[in-house]
Amino acid sequence: MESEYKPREIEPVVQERWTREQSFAAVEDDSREKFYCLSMFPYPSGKLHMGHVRNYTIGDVISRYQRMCGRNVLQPMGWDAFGLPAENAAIANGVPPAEWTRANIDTMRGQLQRLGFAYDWNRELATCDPDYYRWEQWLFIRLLKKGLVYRAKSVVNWDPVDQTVLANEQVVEGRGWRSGAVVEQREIPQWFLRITDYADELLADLDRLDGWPDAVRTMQANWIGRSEGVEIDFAIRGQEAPVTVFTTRPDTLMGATYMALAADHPLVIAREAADPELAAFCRECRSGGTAAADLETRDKRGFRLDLEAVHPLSGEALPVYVANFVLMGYGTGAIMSVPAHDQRDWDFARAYGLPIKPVIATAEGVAPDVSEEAFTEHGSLVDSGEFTGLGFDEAFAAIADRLAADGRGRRRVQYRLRDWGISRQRYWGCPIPVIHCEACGAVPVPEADLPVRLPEDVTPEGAGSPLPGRADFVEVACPDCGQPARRETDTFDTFVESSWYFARYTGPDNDTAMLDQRANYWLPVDQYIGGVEHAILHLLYARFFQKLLRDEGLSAPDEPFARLLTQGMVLKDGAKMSKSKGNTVDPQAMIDHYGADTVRLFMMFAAPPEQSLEWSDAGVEGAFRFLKRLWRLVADHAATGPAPLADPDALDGGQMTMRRKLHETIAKVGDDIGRRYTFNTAIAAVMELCNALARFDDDSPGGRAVRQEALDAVVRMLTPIVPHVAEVLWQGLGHSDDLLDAEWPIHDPAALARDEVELVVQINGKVRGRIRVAADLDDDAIEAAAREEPNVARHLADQAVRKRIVVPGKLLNLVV
RNA sequence: GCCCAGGUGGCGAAACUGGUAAACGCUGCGGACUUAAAAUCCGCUGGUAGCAAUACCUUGUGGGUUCGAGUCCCACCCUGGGCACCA
Repeated sequence: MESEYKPREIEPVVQERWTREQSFAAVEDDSREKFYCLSMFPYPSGKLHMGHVRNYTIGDVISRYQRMCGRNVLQPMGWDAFGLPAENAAIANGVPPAEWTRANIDTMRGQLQRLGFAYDWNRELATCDPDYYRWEQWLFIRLLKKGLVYRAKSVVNWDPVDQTVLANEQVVEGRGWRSGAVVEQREIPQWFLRITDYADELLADLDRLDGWPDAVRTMQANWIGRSEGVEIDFAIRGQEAPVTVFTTRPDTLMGATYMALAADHPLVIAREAADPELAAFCRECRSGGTAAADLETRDKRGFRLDLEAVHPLSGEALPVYVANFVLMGYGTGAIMSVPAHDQRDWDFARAYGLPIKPVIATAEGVAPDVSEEAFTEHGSLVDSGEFTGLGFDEAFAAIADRLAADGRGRRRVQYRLRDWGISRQRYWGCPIPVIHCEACGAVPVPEADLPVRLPEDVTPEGAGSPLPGRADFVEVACPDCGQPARRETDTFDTFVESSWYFARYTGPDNDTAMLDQRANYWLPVDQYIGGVEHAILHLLYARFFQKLLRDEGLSAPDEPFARLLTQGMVLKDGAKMSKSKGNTVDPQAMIDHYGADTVRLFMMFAAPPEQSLEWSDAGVEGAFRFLKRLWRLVADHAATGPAPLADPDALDGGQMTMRRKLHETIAKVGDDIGRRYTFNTAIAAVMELCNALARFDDDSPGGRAVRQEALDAVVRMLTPIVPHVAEVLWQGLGHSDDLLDAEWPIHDPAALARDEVELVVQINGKVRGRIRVAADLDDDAIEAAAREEPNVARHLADQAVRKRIVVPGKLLNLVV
């Protein structure tokens, strides 16, 4: 083999072989155990960034490792191709989103191929393809007919100057990003999916997702936010209908001192017209964006209504406020306020001079001091009439029962999770397959007419979606009555496409069905890899869709992703790499300079996959150096001709030590890659082994046999990470079989045996010496050996040992 | 504001189940090779004191549990991610 490592020469040759031999085309085979490894598909934004390289390298390492373990691996790739950036690019450059997107896909596909990822390109898909999105439209219609889809009004960010709906991202400090106008909240009719019908199952199944990080499961559980509480009706003086509130703390009901309504509560809207001051306050509540982070960090403000609510138990009159922190979208849009036992209510009561009445006692059984803050813990009731003295659970039950008996309340399970609004007033998305007819209402497009194709010869210019202006798209006949009707011009949230693509990869070429038998073979995904930023929304929606597919009889599993790895961000100078910060490193330049293997190696070595990764040019250089050293190690060994086979029973001491190091490394690397996914420590272990091999200058037949065994293992252990150079080294070591299917090395337990171990000796927990002793020595003998160590003896002096702790094979601690 | 992570040398990190803190790599310094440079190879590299043996200090801050804490508990500080129309 060549004496010098030349990645630019070897990588194209190796890749050419993979392409020629279709090395990564996955074929269903019931006789083999399958492994479906999926990385989150990219949005085709232009070119690959380092975050992509990291994500896809992790997925590729796992895929190639699983293949060497004998699994039938599927690793597909595609494009999350609809979305806002394509429209922005169109506005900026005058290029149709379809054209821009497809050009980006071509660029990025080439980059992925240059990185040598083991994808089955035959299964590539793009969500902007009618062949893909027609099945999304098809499923939507099924769900519509099943009652899982409904239409309702909800709020959007409205730019009053540009006369268009804005994404949260397009609202900057409450103003439209282009016009600078103060954004208003506006209600418009939209389509919703009943994800809340699945809330309980989505929550319960989290317990079974033991291949998912706990942090993600916790975040999802909190997002779903199941809470048990009571709905309470408060009569309003002079009004026919009561106002209903929801509370998880009915035990504090006797401490309620006022009521607060959302600005969009029907009772408020009804009074707005006659009260200009109220109207002004409500307008203020509705100004600015709809994002929760904005709404919840505003100053808490209120407006007193000339209404009185009647306390359902005491009959007391309570003042009623409109408050900017009560949101119509959560619960009932009205709350009872108990300032003594809720901090937000306390803050508001303080600001508006409202009474604060404690009704829950502290652990000492006395009324809490609420002069500085609310007392929010559970406790027994005080000053609560017939309920005084009850604990939280009894009080909850007694008050709920009492309200129910009076017809003024009922127990209810409430979710923080809201139904999923899937309508977007945008052009570059999947058309919602509905036709609006004056006579027949919203009529689903007949299956035979699918797909509803998005016109692609369109260049948005800024103010709103061009679709409503396209007569050839909008003007259609009603499928039911045949009269002139209007096609729906909203498109789906792009999260809809990314909620089922994992399933479509199993049969992307099927033009007669959404999914087929192949889905049964491959699903669920065995390993999913993607950024933490998707921990809640995308992953929750995908879980929801898998349950929808299951209930449609299209795919059996309850959950889409058996195992999940959430990859950390790629940083430069401590900040996320981004164009706006100007701290990006172009992967392409790195690949051109060092080759794909070096970039892959650095990515996997610099940090464990779940942590953020600090980019370092010097670190890349170091990775390149390691590959050069490895190359030389193999080349020097190969130059001495074929090596004999190692005979473990005929090795001398040095050879046995070298071989033990090898098998310790094999054991560690297998565990690190296969179980822990700590690729960084796996690489560190291989580096250590290579350092030991470089120092191992034994050219006897036994020594050469051990070195051959070690290098064979090193190359195989590095194959998932640096597959190109590994393939050439494998040949250099005299192998002619396909490394892609070479067996993952297994350690020989016999090689690990030691007859001597080093123990740390501590006195009172401080390290005072080290001793080498026979591995099977008993505790008394260990202590005796330790006492002979001069430094240990000095610290021990003549003090009596009170306690002796022995950790086998590791440590002896003497307590004096 | 709410939910979830993270914080260890000059830097990226390691320490997996409470048991040797800093493996591996980078940087820096010293040396070898070279006419020279690059490349490569060898050595040193947490702090303080000491010729050394060694001692003391050190895992964001302050407390606690333990023979023993980076790891467990309590309180706090800082950084990052998400918050439903960015993907």
